[in-house]
Amino acid sequence: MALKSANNPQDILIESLDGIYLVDAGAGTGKTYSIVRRYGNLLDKKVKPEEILLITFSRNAAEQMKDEVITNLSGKISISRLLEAPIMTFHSFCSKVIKSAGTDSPLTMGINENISGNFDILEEKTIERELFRRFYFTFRKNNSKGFEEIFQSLENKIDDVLSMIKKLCSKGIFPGKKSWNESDLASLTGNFERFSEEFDRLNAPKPGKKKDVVNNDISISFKKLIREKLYLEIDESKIFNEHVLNPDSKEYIFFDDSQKNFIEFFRRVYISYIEFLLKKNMLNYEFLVMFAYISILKNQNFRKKIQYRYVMIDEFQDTDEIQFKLIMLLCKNINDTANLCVVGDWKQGIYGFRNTNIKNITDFSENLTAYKNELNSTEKIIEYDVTKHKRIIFENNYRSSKLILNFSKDTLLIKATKNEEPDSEFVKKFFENPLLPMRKLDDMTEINFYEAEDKSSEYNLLIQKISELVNENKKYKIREFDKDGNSIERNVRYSDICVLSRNRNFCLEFQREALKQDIPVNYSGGMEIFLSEQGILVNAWLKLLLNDRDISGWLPVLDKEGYAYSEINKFAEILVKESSGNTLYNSYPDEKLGNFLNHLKNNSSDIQFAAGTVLNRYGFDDAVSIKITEVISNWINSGLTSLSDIVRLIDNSSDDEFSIDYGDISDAVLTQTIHKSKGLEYPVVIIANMNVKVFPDTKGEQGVISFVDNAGLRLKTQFGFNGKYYYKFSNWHTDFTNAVLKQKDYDEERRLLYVAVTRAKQYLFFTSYSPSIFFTELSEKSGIRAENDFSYGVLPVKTAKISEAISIPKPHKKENQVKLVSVHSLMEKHEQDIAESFKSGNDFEFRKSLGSAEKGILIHRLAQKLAAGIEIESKLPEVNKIKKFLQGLNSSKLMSEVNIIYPKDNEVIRGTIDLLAFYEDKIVIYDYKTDESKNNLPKYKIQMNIYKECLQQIYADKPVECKIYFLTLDEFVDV
DNA sequence: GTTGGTTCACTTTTT
DNA sequence: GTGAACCAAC
Repeated sequence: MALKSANNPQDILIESLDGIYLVDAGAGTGKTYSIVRRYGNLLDKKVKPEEILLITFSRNAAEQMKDEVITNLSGKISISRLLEAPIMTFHSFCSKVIKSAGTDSPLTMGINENISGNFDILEEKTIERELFRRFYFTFRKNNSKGFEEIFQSLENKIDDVLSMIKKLCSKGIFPGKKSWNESDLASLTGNFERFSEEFDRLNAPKPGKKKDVVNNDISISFKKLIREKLYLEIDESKIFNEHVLNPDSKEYIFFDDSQKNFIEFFRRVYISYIEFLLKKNMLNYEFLVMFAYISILKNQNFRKKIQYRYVMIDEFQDTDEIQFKLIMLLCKNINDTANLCVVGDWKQGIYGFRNTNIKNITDFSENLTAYKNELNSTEKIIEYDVTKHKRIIFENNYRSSKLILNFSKDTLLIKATKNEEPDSEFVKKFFENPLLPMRKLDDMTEINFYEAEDKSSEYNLLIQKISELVNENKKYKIREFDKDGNSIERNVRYSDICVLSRNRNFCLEFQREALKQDIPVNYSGGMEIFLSEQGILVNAWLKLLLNDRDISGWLPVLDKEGYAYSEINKFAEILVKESSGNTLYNSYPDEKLGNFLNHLKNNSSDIQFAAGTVLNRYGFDDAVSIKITEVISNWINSGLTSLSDIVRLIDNSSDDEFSIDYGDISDAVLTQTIHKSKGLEYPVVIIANMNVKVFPDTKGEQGVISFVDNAGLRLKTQFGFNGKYYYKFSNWHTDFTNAVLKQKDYDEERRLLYVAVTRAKQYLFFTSYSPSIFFTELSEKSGIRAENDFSYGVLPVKTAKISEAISIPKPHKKENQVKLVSVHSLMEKHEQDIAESFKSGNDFEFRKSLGSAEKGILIHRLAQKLAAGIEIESKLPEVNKIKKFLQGLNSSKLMSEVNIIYPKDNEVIRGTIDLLAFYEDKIVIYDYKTDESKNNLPKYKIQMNIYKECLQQIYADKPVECKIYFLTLDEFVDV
């Protein structure tokens, strides 16, 4: 460890106890160590442990911090007092706050509902989504008046509504019972002034162009939007002025009449959801922080009581806006100042998607002032002075070699796309010098780049490189340091190596490939457990338990049993025939499987038993299987007790990930995502999968609701009538406003790269098969050329049969399974051909005709009721036509909305037939269409022929006819 | 050089 | 559904 000196920033921090401090603690600079020593110094100064609040973000970090404090400081004060000291996570602190004084805090929002002391926290995403869905359907029923168009525009994007609620909450925007508060409403509405400034800046002609008036980027992107999307009521002549944009169109673009109603709608969903959860005695993590914040803010007595003399916050780059404000409320005013110490590293802020904000650190000073003003707007709540604070920078790095530290600075300064430039001024301002290496590793360090030919050779390359590292003991050595800085050298072990990737799938696939070649690899991180073989089989059997004629249950089961495709097909056909009403086949396809199903049925009330028995049957007992049973029993404990609940939940959450440690080989390479690796360190780091479209990730924002700074809260879609059809159009106000105000930035991708690189102590390698710009830029900037002919003989680990020790998960992608496709998706394939033929004519007409779906769905629903003999009053002319049509049918039997499942080629087709009429000598398929023209007839014929082909096989004894009824035209067409 | 069309690959995780 | 890369056409 470095010598104690007045110049060492660590020592400065440890001695600086009073006042506000922002500690910029880079990677590997001994942050935890310093915090513990500072804590010790406070105890030396006779500060009581209960007067020091120490907050971290994760449970692990909190536990570790408490352990360190107890281990190092128990000489100064009794262990029992340290055990009770407030050293905890942010959320457990909030939970404590609510339990002690926040139970009536909903009242301040106008909600007549207390939080009971023993509330539950919604920990699992899947369960919260399921609850929210249930809430939403009731909400929709009760609030259809005035919001019909919004519900139509949102369609079934229920998850988007939930994530926006959470986003607003973490930004400190809370709903009121009757209205938004003024400043929240302002940020939800947006800021026209700022829009206007940005618009003018972007609309200036590009310098250096030939012509006087030329297209600028913003007009190009507007034109592209118009070309590609379908907009309602947009007057292009108002916006475009030759090639640039008309500056007078700013108001026209920015102000959207429907926005006000949407913001009001959103307040209602938001507050109703809070009420819904409170009634169930539940809180999610966001509402937990919200209520803690509110109860401290609104209750002066309580606030005085809960404030601390000393507050220390770790991992400050992982806080969001509301957490920053809450922290300010927790500091006691002592002699006009607060004793607040926040420690973090903005360069490692990689949780933007979770609404954390690195500006909490980079704009620390401005935020302190702004939040103080905001909190004090009605009464004086923050009394201490926020203008005086010090910034302490930790620059001594106790982890990596000089080579790696110098290299790491480049990661923040490289381009992420061809035409993008990083903000080097910003980086210079907050990260002037590379960290100083405290470890002598210069004789044992290396950075290298490797390029493979394709995906599978990248896996092989990794495996070979790992083999080389472990076996070439002269070339690679690990140097370890003890507490006094003395070092020893030894050979590389598998467990010294970490393979990092931007995404999870690469890690899991790499693990599988490595295990095949007997190279030991463990994985730690999230996994879509219900898409694993284990998950798919459990889901399948549960489906069969619910309904033993369910084809989607039988497919994976028969596949696993080794049935040939043609045999599976045969059975599927039988089920199809049965689904049309006749039971043709009463037994199971396989006696063994039937017996097993009966075994499950005998215990069918016990879902956990069923899941466990299924996993047992196939001999699964690995981490994935354990997680599956754990998750299912969690669901059951949360009140989702029926089999159909569970089956639906698995279907809905198949792409939800659950955290697992996969593989427990003692000496093994670890593979994980970069996010997961934050806070850890390894002698050897291989950053793999540096491929285009993967890292940097270029995926844009998704979701139907957008909330962009200064643009406000807006809906991306708009339901309306274009003179001919009701249709869900894109909202051009939203698209255009966001095109001006929302800039895609890659800073977080660069920080992610920074995190990855700074994990490495001695050896750092990059691999890729389709090099991304990060890969090439880093290689170029560092002057290290990528090798593309690396090879090394793999030496398998002979001591253990690793591939048998743990079962290897099957590929995630369902490509090996029988595909289920809808008739409509088949039609879409043909649409491309039809689109070709429309190209010369009117493409717009073609697209518009696809959009009449809304009305069509309504009519189909009514038609189903009519066929079932239910009387309906309706003003729609189509309904009367259907009535008349049905009366004149004269058939012996009618079936409406007949679901068909039909195996064809390599796919299983699903679809719904509107109406089947049975006659003595024939069967007729009727399909209603609400089009106003017969333009789509070729497409519909494809659909009809599929139905016909399917039906003809089931009823081979009678001819099947097919008729399309164009309701609007009142015309029948034979197919 | 600019523009437009087509193709390609698809997230990260903690409380 | 989306942004970037690539390519062909002016």
